Amino acid sequence: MAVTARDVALAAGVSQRTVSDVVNLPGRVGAETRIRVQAVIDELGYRPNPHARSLRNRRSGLIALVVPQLDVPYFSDLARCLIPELSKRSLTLVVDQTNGDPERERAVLTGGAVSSTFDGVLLNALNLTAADVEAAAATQPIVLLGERDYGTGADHVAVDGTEAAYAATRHLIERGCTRIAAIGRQEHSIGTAMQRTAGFVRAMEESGLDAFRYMAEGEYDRASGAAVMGSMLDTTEPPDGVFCFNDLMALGAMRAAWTRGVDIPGDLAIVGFDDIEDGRYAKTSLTTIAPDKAAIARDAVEMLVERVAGLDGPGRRVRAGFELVVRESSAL
Amino acid sequence: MAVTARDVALAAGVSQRTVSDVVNLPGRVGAETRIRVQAVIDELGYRPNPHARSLRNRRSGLIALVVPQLDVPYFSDLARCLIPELSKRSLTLVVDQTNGDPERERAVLTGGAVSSTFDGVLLNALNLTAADVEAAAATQPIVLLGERDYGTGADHVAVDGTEAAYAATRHLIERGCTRIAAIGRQEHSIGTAMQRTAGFVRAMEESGLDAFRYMAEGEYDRASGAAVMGSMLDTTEPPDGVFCFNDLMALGAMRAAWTRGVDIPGDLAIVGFDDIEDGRYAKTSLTTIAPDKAAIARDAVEMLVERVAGLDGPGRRVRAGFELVVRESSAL
DNA sequence: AGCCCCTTGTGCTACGTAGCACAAGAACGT
DNA sequence: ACGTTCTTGTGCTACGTAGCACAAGGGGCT
Repeated sequence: MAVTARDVALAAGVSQRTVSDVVNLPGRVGAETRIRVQAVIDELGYRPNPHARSLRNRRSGLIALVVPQLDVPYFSDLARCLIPELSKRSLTLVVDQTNGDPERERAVLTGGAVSSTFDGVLLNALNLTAADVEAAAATQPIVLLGERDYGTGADHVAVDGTEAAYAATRHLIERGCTRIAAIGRQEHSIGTAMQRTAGFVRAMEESGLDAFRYMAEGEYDRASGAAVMGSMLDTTEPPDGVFCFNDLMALGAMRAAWTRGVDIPGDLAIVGFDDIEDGRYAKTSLTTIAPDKAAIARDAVEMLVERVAGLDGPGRRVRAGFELVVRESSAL
Repeated sequence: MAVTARDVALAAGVSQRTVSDVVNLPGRVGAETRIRVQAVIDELGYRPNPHARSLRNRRSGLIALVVPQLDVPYFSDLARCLIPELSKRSLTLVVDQTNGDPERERAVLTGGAVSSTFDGVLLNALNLTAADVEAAAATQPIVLLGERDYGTGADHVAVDGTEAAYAATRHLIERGCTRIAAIGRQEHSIGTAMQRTAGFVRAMEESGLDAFRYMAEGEYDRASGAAVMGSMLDTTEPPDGVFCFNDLMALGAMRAAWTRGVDIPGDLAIVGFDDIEDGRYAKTSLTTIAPDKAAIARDAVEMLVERVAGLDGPGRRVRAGFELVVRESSAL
């Protein structure tokens, strides 16, 4: 079977303890012994058993990023930003996909094969209740991502979705749009959708525009954006601007416009949210809200590492920055 | 600290062994005892420690998917296909991103925090040598993905890149294109790029066309596709068709065409590779080679599970299917 | 000379789990 | 009545590691 520290010790004529020291505290071992033991380690191909190590250390060096879907570019962008932050601290990122299944999201937190396998969890949950999260945060290090409001139990990093949505909508208004649609509301959402809806409504009502005339629900993927936009464009008085609550829906909406010969931004200005790469390479590049993903990653990792180190105390909330990036889809 | 099986045993007035049985072999325990112990488990919130469990079982229930980049849609598509296949077998997928860093790819295999943390590894490596892989496959269960040719040491699932590229090129030729470009060759590649180049060249030469006139290197992302296509279009006799070795480059190429007022498919027909969702929602939907990702996932998991179960023997090679999906970017 | 400290090495144990080997009692057949 | 088998439960140990507590030896200082 696998080579153990004991095998090395036997072969090198030292104690197992010394082998462990050579691996973990080389400074503690005399030069001559260290070199001899190291030679045996290399020769036998000894690798410390990670399971035993984790059991002993109560630490695995693994951090999990739990997201509903991996094929949402926003999440893979986030993962890319997180990796260097974690590497700096000798931690490894692994990604776990829940498909938005609340069952599975809960399983990640309460136990299953996953929970304490990891030193900490970065969680972007869609369908958990505040109580679920609260309970989990008491048990293990967790940092929440995304604009959901979970109460105060756990650390939390997110952009201010209301402010961001307000900025996006203001941009369409200042550009001269008057019949402005919003796609992405979700009836029972208490999170992302709710905040973005609120920001949109505030901007619209401030300017005396009807916020609800062109407001539609949406599923946050391309197909949904295309379908919703399509049916809006097929009405007698279609909108002349649309704020899609994420870039994927915006790309779907663009596709719907193109297939109907609607000019962007001439007939219809579009603003998205997330700043994914696709948006920059669309036929008409996409105006969007760009959350500061690097800052989100940095702050989330910092807070999580503190929790892993044993920090106790109430949940903290960090607001990440964002920026309105104006591109062709809303140019004048 | 955390509740252990011993705590439960004490509280329930049974042995630790019986607690273990209630959790793992409920049938072995009498109904009355089982219910009583289960009640104590629920009350105390006992969760088996995964590290101890892994150490004891020599199994963690975790399978790693190792990819160069997560924000390449092909990989996230693949991950999505893998998850249900693994769930069926009570395995959990975690994704590890290497950034194509050979150092890190090797670390995943030879040890580090990662290696035997996982029961098995699905590896899509860019920069490992055949020797690296050969050595790793001898040590732990591995299935390789992607069209690289690593020798015969490990199991391997991939589409026949040469055949697929041949089909894509034939399609452009039959459509009537005569000045056909290929983007994505890589000088020193022994994998994906080489196979796709070979298929392209075969199709071109069969038809007496110059395969190398419009052949260019490329980085497999949108930026590279846009840059390369752009400079081709700026020549006096630009190509009238292009086969991009993946969809991302094809989307970049489209963007380059649009910004120059080149009509797709009128002036330029485009074919990509991977069938990512972006391609279906582009202004001009993208013709592409669609690898049978579900089959790849199914076969890869099946082979890996056999290896985890202890199957020994030489590496096997499975060819996955593919399909040419004709969309607007090459329509007549 | 006597003392202390620093360096280098070791035996032993705990981390929390799963399962071998076994025992006591019940159920069953002859 | 007796042996056999089945059910239900238990004590003990190993998985492979890290670190506490300690010991032996050598050097420097007063």
